Amino acid sequence: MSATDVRKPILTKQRRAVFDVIQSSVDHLSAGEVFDRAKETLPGISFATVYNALRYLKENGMIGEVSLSGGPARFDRITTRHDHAICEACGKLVDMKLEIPGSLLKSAIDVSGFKPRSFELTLWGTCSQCV
Amino acid sequence: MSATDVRKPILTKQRRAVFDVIQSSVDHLSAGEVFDRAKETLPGISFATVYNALRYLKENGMIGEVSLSGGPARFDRITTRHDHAICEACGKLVDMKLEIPGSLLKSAIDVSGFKPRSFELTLWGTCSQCV
DNA sequence: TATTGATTTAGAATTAGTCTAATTATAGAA
DNA sequence: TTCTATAATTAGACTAATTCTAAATCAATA
Ligand SMILES: [Mn+2]
Ligand SMILES: [Mn+2]
Ligand SMILES: [Zn+2]
Ligand SMILES: [Zn+2]
Repeated sequence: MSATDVRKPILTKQRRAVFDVIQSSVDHLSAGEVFDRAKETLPGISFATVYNALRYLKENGMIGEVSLSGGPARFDRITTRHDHAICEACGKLVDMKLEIPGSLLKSAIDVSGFKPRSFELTLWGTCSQCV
Repeated sequence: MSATDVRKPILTKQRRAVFDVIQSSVDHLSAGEVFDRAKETLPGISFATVYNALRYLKENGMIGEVSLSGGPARFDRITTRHDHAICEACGKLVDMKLEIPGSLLKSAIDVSGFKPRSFELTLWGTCSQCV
């Protein structure tokens, strides 16, 4: 995918089902959870297709992915820049939309020498239910 | 581990070897890489022991762990708060010590309602070698 | 030295994710 | 519409990462 690539993603009924599952959940679902829910509308869908669809949708910017230690990747209905808080006791993942100061981002770019694509602040701690 | 737990970690020779491997590398090594290097000083060490040691050292705050999508967990010799930049082309992981404004952290705590333990800014993009 | 609990070990098991090859669906050409 | 080419889907094998199990070993101390 180059920066000039403007092809519209092809949504087969399987990809649509996977996309709908992710869009309709507030949670950040794992591939297995997506598979279980996609089967409700498309009983014949295969595990491989769910993985294929997740990769395709991600490559086309239609879903996000968040990886956390000690568990499978989770997929995100929100594709705009945002942040996460992770409860180390129960695994809860909370979305946050923080205002990251431009000076902080600039500092990260300067220090790393990277061309930035995205950035995120992650907070690890304990959620209110787990105190 | 409670907040009042002050037991000193027990370092067997296997745990010491694993710890030394991580301390002596600037890179963020995977468990497999740690295993290979630990075998150089302790040829009989087992894979299970490396994993056990990594968990133990992490639980005792002697090493850090960073998980990234599409690859094994990587271990970090730096245990003080710091940030990472990840090259999406070659996988390079760069340490950064950024000054996160207190107001940003406060905002994250307020929005999430979490009791914070740690936090990190992650920058995804392209490193200078990969332009 | 004997006891005992912790640690290590080899290898089996599990989990997450990818790959393969055959089948099916779809879009465009004839 | 029918044919053909290409892409997508499928089942299941495969791989990689990590955890588990149970026996053996080690280390502290009674
Ligand atoms: Mn999110
Ligand atoms: Mn680091
Ligand atoms: Zn929690
Ligand atoms: Zn790179």
